[in-house]
Amino acid sequence: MSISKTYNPKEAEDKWYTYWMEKGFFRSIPDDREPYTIVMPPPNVTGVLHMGHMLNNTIQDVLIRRARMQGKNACWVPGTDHASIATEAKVVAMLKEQGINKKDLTREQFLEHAWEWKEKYGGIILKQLEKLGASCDWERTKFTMEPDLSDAVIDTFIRLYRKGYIYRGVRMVNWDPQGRTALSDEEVIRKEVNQTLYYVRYAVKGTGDTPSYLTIATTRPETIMADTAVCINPNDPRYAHLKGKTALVPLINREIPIIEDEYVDMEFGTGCLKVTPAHDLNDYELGQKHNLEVIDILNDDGTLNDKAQLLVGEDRFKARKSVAKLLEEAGQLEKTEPYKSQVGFSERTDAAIEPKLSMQWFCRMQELAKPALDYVVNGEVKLIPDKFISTYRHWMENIKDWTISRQLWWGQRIPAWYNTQNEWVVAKTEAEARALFEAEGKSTEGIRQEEDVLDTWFSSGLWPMSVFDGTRHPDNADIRYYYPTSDLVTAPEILFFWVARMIIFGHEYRGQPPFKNVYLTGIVRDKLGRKMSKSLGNSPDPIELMAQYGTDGVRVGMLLSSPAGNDLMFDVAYCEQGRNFANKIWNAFRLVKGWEVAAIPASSAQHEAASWFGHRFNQAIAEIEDHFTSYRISDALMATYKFVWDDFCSWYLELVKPAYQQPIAKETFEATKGFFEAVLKLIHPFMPFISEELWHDELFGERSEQDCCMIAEYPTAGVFDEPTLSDFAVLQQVISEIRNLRNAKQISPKTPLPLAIHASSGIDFKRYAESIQKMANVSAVSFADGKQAGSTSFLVGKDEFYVSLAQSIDADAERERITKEIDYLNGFLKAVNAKLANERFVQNAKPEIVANERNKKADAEAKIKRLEEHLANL
RNA sequence: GGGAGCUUAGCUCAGCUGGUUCAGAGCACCUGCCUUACAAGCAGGGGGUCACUGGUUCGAACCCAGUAGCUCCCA
Repeated sequence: MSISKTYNPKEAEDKWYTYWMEKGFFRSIPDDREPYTIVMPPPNVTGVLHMGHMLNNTIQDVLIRRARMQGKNACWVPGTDHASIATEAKVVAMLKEQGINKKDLTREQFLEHAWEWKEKYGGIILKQLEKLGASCDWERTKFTMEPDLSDAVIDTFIRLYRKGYIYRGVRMVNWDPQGRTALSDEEVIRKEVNQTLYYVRYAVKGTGDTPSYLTIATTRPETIMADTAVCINPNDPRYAHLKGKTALVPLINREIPIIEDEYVDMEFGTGCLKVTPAHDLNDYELGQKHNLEVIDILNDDGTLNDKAQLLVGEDRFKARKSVAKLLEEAGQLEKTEPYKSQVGFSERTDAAIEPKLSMQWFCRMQELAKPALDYVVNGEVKLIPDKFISTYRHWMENIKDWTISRQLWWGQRIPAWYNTQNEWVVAKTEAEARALFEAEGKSTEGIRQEEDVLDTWFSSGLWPMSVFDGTRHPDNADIRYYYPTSDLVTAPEILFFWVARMIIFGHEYRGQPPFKNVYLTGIVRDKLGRKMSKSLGNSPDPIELMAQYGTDGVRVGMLLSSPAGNDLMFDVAYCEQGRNFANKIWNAFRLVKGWEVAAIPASSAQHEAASWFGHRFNQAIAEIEDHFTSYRISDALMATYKFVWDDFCSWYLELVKPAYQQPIAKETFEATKGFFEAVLKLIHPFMPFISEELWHDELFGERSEQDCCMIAEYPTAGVFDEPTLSDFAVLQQVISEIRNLRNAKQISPKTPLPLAIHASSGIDFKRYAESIQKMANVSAVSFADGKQAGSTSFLVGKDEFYVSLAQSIDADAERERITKEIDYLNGFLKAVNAKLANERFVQNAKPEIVANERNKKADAEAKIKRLEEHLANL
């Protein structure tokens, strides 16, 4: 081992990751141990590692490593998601660069390119996860579009179809004109957009000779050609005269009815609404109610079609301006005003969503959602933090049918088959489809498969089962052993997209939810609280961060400030803190490694330190355990951090450290090595690399090939003795007081000072005399019974301590200090006395609380008495 | 418009069933130290009207109501 002053993570990282892989430590096969399973939320194949992945996978790795060390059969299944629309968009763009237009390719040719792309780039993110130390069972790596997983998807479609959950119909869907596909509601992101409200005049017919018109406010003038009615509120006196009349659509002069419906908001705009059933969801519903014609004037790509009669072929946004101009020229544009409103955008392509009527496949959700809601409500699936339960409930209780078809090629093609009459059947293969047609007495002529593929979430919903092939072979050893999995770590944004659907599918197939706990991480933001994004350029590259601060440092940095469900205000300062922590451990190790061992007895300080630290260790493990049990991972880390830095380094090691060039007692050395080894195990889940690196140092002797920190037994809390711990806490206070004194009086730490103790608490300070001398640079400890003239004094608990300073003491300053303390205690005493004098308190409060107040009173009084004596002695 | 949540030190956050000296932690800050493990460090220190206003209670950061500000989700 090098004796470099700072820890150098680079070589350790590559070395140990490779070693673990070679030894097969990440591999999991069912056996008779308790399983602990996590399925990784599969990143998109298009993805590159970003800070969100970093956080998410670090948490998973901490959980899985700890479980593994606890002797569980830990299985972390990695994989990637085919991400239909994102990947297809990427491949289309790539082809375009090569001068290839998707339109010129057959489905098969396109898919060939797509697979080629996937093989080339699809594994990047998994490779990056290795840098992070992810201890996944890579032999189990899955991809949502590989044959068996696709098979599971198709089977599920057929299964749900046969059960009546899947249907086909014309509905208003969210249309992405750029991706040219339907999207589910969850894939639409609403944003506030500055728009223009156009006030458009429609001529009214049948008002006699006087030409009359009504004015309608709209943000979408380009859709007027698709209007099939004008609607007014029947209670609106302003428009009573319009009842039963008709209006003319501007520019094209098509006659449309004026209908009445209370749906119309009289306050908004002019109180007149244009009804465009083909291009607005609410208008569509209105149209259904009033039996209106539906005129769809848009092509799939968002350009106007010939039904528009005008501007055919022009893009909707360009057409908006053109129509406005035409209206103006025709004198039918009354005015315009700025207006803010919510507009939907495609999550993947960021194109403005066009509500569009189209034939799609849907999954009926209400019935399926019921058990999935119950699991969460009754706690069989725990959401962490539980504040998400109400959000989940709200969504599940108001769930709508799910649009599952996508007009894309990259994905699982819907197993529906059509004949030339457009009749259809659902079947896995063409042969089965033919048989079904024939059985129904229908023609099989021109049989062809549905062009659409299934929504990606349909396949990721099966993920916790399909990775174990659990839908196709529900009794296979893997699924029986690993399902339900233990913990799922994911982001709240996809609670519905993904988590809910996994629970739904899990219940459907196995009557059991797919996991027991769902740990919801926050969003990684920059320190100003902004979401990290490419356009802002505020997202650091995790790979570079790891190179700079070391993987362990970055892992610690990520976790330090990320309680579950809270957004993380990321700042590289946290990584720096993580790096410094690694360095601290490194240097503690250098200290121990440098010791020369001799056959000498342990000193008193060494003896007391080892005794205390053993108890403290057990206490710390219990604390950390408690944090982990409640999934307070950042707290578990902080407890570990403080335990290692403060208790181990600042107290234990300083106490046992031999004087310069002096040897250490073998007994103490061995104890220290044991503690150090346990510390390495404790930090391993958080800091896998440095712990493994040090584990193999020759200090610990020969290790067998299999003897790694990674698979060592995680420490468990033994009993700890409270009195030992509380006595030591007093000792620590005494030492701090003396150091403080020195600091306040500007006395060099090198100047030894004598200490006299007047103990009345019963603590045996003789035991600690040497420890105090060593830690506070005290020349001699004596025991007295009060009155140490010429000394400065302080109290710790009931015990009095006198330090005789080399310089003469400043009596006035001492008097002031002590008086201040007495004043404080008197104030405190007053409050306590007030409580005790209050009859209702004594009567109502719990007896132990009252007793406690009496103790506080007695303590304060005793302290005051002693301080007054000190004052008198000055 | 409907739903959920947040507001505690300069920053990021803890604070379980109201009851010790309960106002905490880490970082940052200030002071003094190159003490031969570590200046990526050591020792010490300062810092908050617990958003605001009322209420309940013997007692409120904690429970209730209202106000203000912020965030997220759904429409």
